[in-house]
Amino acid sequence: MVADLSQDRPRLGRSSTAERVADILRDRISEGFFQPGQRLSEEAISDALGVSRNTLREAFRLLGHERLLDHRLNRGVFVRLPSAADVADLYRVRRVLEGAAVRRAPAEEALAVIKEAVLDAERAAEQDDWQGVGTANIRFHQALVSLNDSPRIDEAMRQLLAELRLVFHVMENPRAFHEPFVDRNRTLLGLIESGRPEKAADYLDDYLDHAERLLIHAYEPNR
Amino acid sequence: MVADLSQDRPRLGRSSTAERVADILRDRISEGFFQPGQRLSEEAISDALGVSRNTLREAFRLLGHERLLDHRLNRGVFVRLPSAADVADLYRVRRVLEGAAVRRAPAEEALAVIKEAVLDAERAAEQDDWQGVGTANIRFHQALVSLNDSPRIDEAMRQLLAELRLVFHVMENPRAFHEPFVDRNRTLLGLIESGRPEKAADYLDDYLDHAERLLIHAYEPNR
DNA sequence: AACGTAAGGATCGTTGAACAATTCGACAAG
DNA sequence: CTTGTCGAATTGTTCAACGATCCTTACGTT
Repeated sequence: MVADLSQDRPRLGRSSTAERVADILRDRISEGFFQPGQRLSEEAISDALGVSRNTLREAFRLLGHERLLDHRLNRGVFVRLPSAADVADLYRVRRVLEGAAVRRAPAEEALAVIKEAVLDAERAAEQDDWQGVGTANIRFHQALVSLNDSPRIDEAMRQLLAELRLVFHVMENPRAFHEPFVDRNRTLLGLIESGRPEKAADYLDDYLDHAERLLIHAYEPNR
Repeated sequence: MVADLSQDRPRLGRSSTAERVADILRDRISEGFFQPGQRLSEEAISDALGVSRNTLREAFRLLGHERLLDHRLNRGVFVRLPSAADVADLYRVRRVLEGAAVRRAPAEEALAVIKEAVLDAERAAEQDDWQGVGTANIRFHQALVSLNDSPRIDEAMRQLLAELRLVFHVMENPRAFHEPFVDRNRTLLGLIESGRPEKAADYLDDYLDHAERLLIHAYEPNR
């Protein structure tokens, strides 16, 4: 009867001020409060959050490793501003991770999460809630990748999508970008469900090619 | 003529005590000087290296994110000791990354690096240098994955292999593990060169299945 | 006008010390 | 043998300080 408790072990290790600070900053960055390219002052933020500079620096390191922050020696940390080459690389990784996902026989349970994400996107689109479409779309691809059934790949995808969100924040027209993909997600889901992995993989490649071209085109970081 | 200089840019950001400390520790861990499961005392190491505890902690954070160290709250950092589930996951990721690699039309230049790694492994095997075979084998797979042509995937593979090395350090007989793969690498290279990606992919899957089974079997971490 | 130099201020990098919080082992009590 | 209690050891976090580095501005040179 004590055996099942071991599953709760990870929850024990939680907290630590530095990690909580990192969580806060990660949220702020992903919601666009801190914009790409902006510098984050150690003094200002440590004062505002009421933590010491040392603790804040530990948080910075964490986010730097997630590629959300850019740490330049003696100049401070900046919210990362991905280059066009970064966008291209992100899509190369997506092709690998998502491509491998659709080729696998999907577990029933994982499929349900994907369906839910498709529905959410369609509902949000009907109400012109393009922010909502964006997050549902992200959930869709996260769930897609989870077909690989690998915690490490899930984690990598999480980071990748967080980085992509940085790109979206520099774009002006999210609707034009997200709109075409509501239907595509539905189609891709159908191909997966019907058990035609190669067809799904081909469709996905085209999907990602299209998205990447659209994104690179709409994206001209001011460097 | 100034254009090519942009490639040297990363070298500018170099240094920072914390990163150099992380480099040292990473080397020590990968060579087995610090063994998996071992606790790393903040005081002892900061004294030995002549840096402050704060700086050392920043280094710890870096390596923790690379999954080489395990940071347990209020108990210190430990050299990571991967579980059997970790090994399984690592091989799931390998199947995805290496599988995608062999399906791509290989660039001539990248192929050369792979060939070199195969030759090095064969040379080392002839001299019964099984440590050498191990590192050549790692170089082989790193080069294989580089066919994906993605810096992020290269980086992920680097981390993955560093983590795998932790597993090797808990094994007793590296020769039995590495020996069969010298020939397999040669065969896989042949399949890639002859332009039969699907055949190569199948062979690779079998390759990785075999390696994983062998590893899990020889691996019983004392937990 | 373009460039090199110098001075000053701001911010980061790193240190050392300090104290609270937590863990762990030992020992006593039940 | 289990359960409390205590104390040593170690980590978590803060704070203040100083040198190093970078950025800006100003000034002088060519």
